[in-house]
Amino acid sequence: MTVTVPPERVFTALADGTRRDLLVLVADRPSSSASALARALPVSRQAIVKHLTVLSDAGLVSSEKTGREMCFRVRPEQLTATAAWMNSLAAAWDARLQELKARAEHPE
Amino acid sequence: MTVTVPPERVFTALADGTRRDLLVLVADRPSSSASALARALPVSRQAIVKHLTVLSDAGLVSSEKTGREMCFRVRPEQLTATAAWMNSLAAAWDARLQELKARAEHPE
DNA sequence: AGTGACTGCAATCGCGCAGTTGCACACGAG
DNA sequence: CTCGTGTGCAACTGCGCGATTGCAGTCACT
Repeated sequence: MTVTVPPERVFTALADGTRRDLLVLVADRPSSSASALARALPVSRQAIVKHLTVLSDAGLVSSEKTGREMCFRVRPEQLTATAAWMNSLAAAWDARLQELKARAEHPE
Repeated sequence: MTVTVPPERVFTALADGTRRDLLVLVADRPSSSASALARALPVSRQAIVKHLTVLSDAGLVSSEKTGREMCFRVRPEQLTATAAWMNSLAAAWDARLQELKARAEHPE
């Protein structure tokens, strides 16, 4: 079930300020429609929809159709997955740096 | 020591593809100059410099002047710091979701 | 049935950013 | 000293993206 989204998607989604605000807003009020979110933010509804599409592609929110409305909910899993990816990358870099440092101090 | 850089900086830095490539390149070859990196990537030196500035603002690389050249090195700490930030945010959202779910099933 | 509200698609505009080019300066090597 | 190489600053361009507007479709509610 763990839909592995490329981390770049998550970064691009999280890079935009309006998207981060939107994400917090969705986290506060789950199952909120696009129009409802548009009323809470100083942007048009279409802008909200576009941002929600990006967030959905990044796996950060999930959309669910209840009746006539599209309800959105936050999805923390992708956040933790990307965090784990970052941690492993940082660990790899750190290991390489340590190795270089050791080699510099004790050359062969 | 933990230079707390706003997470948005890190996200914007990591969102660009060229910047990610550059980051990997710097991680591979520590203490590499801007011109050396420009030769390894299909972009001009100035573009590299701009990207390195962004990465430096995000705390992902550190610059050090050795003689005439500016040498760059990766800096994994900021990566782990941002990962921790993401984890805490995900935990907060998850807690809220759990609470809502519990309230829905056992409505007081 | 008719009205109001929410949605989706398409065209358009404006701005910010990636990337380039050119030039002046600094420093190391010959 | 001179030449080559690396750097920094500034202006310019092209394009992608955020945002808006307009229109048509659909569903709930009275």
